[in-house]
Amino acid sequence: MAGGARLPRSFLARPSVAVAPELLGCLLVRAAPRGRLLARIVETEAYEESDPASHSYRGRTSRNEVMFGPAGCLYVYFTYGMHFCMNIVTGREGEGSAVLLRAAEPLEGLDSMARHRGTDDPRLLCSGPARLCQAFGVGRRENGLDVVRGRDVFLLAGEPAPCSPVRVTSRVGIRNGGERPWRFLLEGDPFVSGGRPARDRGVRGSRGS
DNA sequence: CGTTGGATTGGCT
DNA sequence: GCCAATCCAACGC
Repeated sequence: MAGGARLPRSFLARPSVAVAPELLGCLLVRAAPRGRLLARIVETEAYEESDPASHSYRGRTSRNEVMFGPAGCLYVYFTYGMHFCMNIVTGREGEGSAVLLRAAEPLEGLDSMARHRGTDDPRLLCSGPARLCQAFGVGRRENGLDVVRGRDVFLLAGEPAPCSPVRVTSRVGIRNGGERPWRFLLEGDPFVSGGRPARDRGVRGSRGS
């Protein structure tokens, strides 16, 4: 279970909507004292600066500044008062775009992940953006890490053939999600998150124009 | 300055 | 299905 070469920065320095589906099947790795943590990415979402749902939409702040930096950095944010979520920064430097890692299939270090998560069920270890962060021990300290050159957290190319077809839906927890169907997941994979795609906010009885 | 609600999860009705 | 947990960024006054 080696995995391929590390993903080059050129792969990530493209629009998030192009990178997100291609990250499916790639391996997320974290160096750890006892062995390593490794999981295969099965669900992602793209975020762009032009997108009202993106943290970068309203410009640069101390919270989102990593999103505007070079591609290949880890953007970790804190939300709901208790959870962290991680993104891979994409696009050109100065642009605020990234891909949210939403779910992965745990492959190595399941014992450590289980300790971090407080459960043994492999399907509950990395099947959600906050679960994935918790399993990998990713928090504030990891914000800004370079996954291209770094030795702590990095990405490896996936297996030759991603067997499962890629399914595209609207993103989870986003208003008017149908406008930007930027969630990508491996169809039928048991390790995707349970998040339901966002629906468009509609006025009942209205027919739009 | 006060209020609101979120790129979530887990537990309970 | 509903809601609390629990912080903090964004926005309104």
